This record gives sequence, C-alpha cells and structure tokens, in this order.
Amino acid sequence: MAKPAAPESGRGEATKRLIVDTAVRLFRDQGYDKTTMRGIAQEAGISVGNAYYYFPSKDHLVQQFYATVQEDTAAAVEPLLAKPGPFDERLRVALSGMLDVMTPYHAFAGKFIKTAVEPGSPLSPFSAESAPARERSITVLRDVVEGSTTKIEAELRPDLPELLWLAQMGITLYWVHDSSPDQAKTRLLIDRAVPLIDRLVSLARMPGLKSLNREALKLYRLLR
Amino acid sequence: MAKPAAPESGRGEATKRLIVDTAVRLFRDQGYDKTTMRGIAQEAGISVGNAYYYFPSKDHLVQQFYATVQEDTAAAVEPLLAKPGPFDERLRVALSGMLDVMTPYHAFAGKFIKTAVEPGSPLSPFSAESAPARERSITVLRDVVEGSTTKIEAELRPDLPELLWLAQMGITLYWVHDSSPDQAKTRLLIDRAVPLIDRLVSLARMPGLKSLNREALKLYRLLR
DNA sequence: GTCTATAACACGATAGAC
DNA sequence: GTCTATCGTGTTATAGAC
Repeated sequence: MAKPAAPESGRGEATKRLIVDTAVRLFRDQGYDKTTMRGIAQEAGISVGNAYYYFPSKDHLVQQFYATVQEDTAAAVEPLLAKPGPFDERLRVALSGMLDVMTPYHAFAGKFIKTAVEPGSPLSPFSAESAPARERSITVLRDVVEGSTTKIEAELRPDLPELLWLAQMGITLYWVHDSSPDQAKTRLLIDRAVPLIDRLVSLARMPGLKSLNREALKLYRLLR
Repeated sequence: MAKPAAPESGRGEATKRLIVDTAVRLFRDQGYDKTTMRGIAQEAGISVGNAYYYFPSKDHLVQQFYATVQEDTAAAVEPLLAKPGPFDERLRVALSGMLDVMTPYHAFAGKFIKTAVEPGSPLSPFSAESAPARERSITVLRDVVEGSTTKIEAELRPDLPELLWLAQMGITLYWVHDSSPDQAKTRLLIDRAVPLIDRLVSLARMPGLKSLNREALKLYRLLR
C-alpha cells in the first residue's frame, strides 16, 4: 500500500515547493555559483536550516530543476509525435525539441553537468534518484521508434530507445561545451547526425552488417 | 626568444614540485575532499599562502596529476608499440596500458572528472591548458595507427588518431563510473570494443559505406 | 622573487534549542 | 518544522621576512 503519488497540500509540501521555485529562479537569474543557500533562504523568507530540512544539499535542489526540464521537453515534443512518420523526422523533432527547452539554461548547464557527472551523485542521469526523469525521457524516444514508418531491425528495435537516449546524452554533453553563438554548432550536429543515425539504423538490416550489429548489441547489454 | 622548456631547478621549482607531490599523495591516500589546502601545506612543511602563490586553486593542483598520468601512460605503452603489428592488437595495448596506469586512482578520479567536465575549466581535456597532455596522448594513438599493418582507408587515416582519442575519453568516462570489482566491466569493454572498432575501420573501405564514412568525417571536422 | 604567519571572508553544511 | 549559532572549507588579504 504505497502512498498515493498525488501532490500533497500540507504545509511542508508548500514550503518545499516555495524553496524549489525560489532556487530555480535564482539559478536562472544569477547562475549557480552566485546563488547561495543563504540567498535562497532569504529570498524565500525562511531560514537556511529549514531549507536543509527539505533538501540535503544544494545539489539536490538542482535535481528538481533537471526533472522540470525533462517534463517540459516531453510535454513539448509528444504532441508533435502523435501521428506516425519517418524515423529520421521523428528523431529530429525529439532532439531539437529538447534543445529548445534547454536553451534558456545554457549558461547554468555548465555548473549542473559538473555535479551530474560525478559518480554516485544523485544528479547523475544514471542514478536511481534520476530514474523518473530518465524514464520520462526514454519514453519519448520509445515513442519516436514505435510511431516510425521506417523498417527497423527486429533485434535492434527493443534497445534502440535506450541507445538513442545515450546519443541524446552525448549531444547534451556537446551542447554544454558549445560556445558558438546560440549554440549553432549543436543545431548543426543534430541536423547532420540524424540522417547518419537513420542510415546506420537502416544498415543494421544488411546481411553483411548483421553480425556486427549483433555483437555490438550484446556488448551493450553486458555493460549497461 | 622563448624561455627554454627545460625543467628549472631553482628554489621555486623545487617548492612547486614538493607541493604537487604532496597533494597527489594525499589525494590518493585520503581522497580529494578530505585533503584540505591546510593539510597539504602542513604535510609539505610550507604555508597555505605559499601554496596559493604557485597554484591559483585546488583544482589546478589536480591538473598536474592529469599530466602525470598521461606521461606515465605514454612511457609505459610506447615501448610495446615499437614493432609494427595488426591494428587491433596495437589499439588494445594502448587502451589497456592507459587503464593500468589509471587504476590506482580510480577512487580519486570521480572528483577529478567532476571539475574536468566543467566548460571553461583548465582541467577540461579540451582546454588550452591541457593541450600538452592531450597532444601526448594523441601522439601515442597516432603511433598505433602508423605502425599498423592493417589497411586503413586513406580518407579516414589522418583523423583516426583523434577519433580514437575521443573513444578513449569515452572509455575513461565509463571507467570512472564503473563500480564493478577491479573495474572488470571496463576491461570487458576494451576487450570487446577493440575488435568492433577494428571491423568498423575495415568496413570504411567498403564501396557501399564510403559515402557514410565521408559524411561522418565531414561532420566531425565541422564540429571539432 | 620567494616565503611565512595569521587573520578574515563567504560559503555549504550541521547541531541542537524551541 | 523552524530557528539561531557554529563548524570546516576554499580562498583572499595583510604585513612583513629573507
């Protein structure tokens, strides 16, 4: 009998939300480093100790932010994927949709990734704490695959959403380091990498490449 | 008329080395967080202010460590690559050689990568400050390619060392997060990924895949 | 230029009272 | 649940000695 997942409306819950909202706003306005726990507390009209009562660390506050971005991306992209279509088009929609949502946070993202990449960090995209946001994200990519009118190799198909998610993580890593104006290079990366991925997925069906495909998939499952 | 790059032996240089050696030792023995600047200074028998006279931050101390690892890897691997041989064997030697050198620092590496991945950080493997260590590393991989008896597509050949270096970065990223005993999974990754890379390199010569190869290389050069 | 000593600052985090 | 007070840290500042 698990507790219902519905948002509670008790006093504690209200304080918690107040802290997150204030923190995210300050993060975006002044950046991660310049936003101090004292600053968040003062702006929210509470004490520092109280903030730590709800969130064990400053990093954990950022995690809420991560979840928000994933949720917003999914909400923006899923309507566009309602009707089936070619694989490459759908993948393009998902990837550039994510980029659109993340763009306002580009300056902030550098600090975010710093803690996200640390092994054992709750912010790591691979951590148990990030599972909901990760699942949400993979669901979108599963939608990309399932609504695709392009033929996809049967053995590859079940793993493809997760592989695409990994590619998405790679693109995000590139994006964070992308200092070109308006992150134009990342846009270019998506524009040109999507057709390449599309061709790779098609090639996986070729007789000469099937064994390579199989080997790679086996290795992936082993290491995951 | 640049200053000669030879290691100086003045008093300042000796102090600098003393600080780095002490720091790296403490990092390895007690971890990054538990090693304080005060602790390093005390252990080295100098003042805190003196440490900051030579190194602008604690992070910069870690960079020296990065350079050391690259140098040790090159020194360990290059003798094994003196005689030409098959590409896959040579690549295997280079990658597992790096892993051997890094193994004692696995626990420490998590903290290291945290700052290394931050955009603009001097510790980033892509930064100007890391250029010497990066070049050292790519040189080894160029050696892998050049001494290879396997035929390599002419168009791919000049970029291959850098691409292999990127793969090496990816393996390192995986290794840092690898919590299996003795990082067995990363060993497995190298054992099984090397033949796959070998096959991919061979496949790049196939007529049907040449255009894909060319497109991918063009994109890579554009984004680098 | 190299180095010491010490204090001070701002921050993330914690302890313990209410 | 919420507060105030305090700790330990990276880092900076000051004032000077060799």
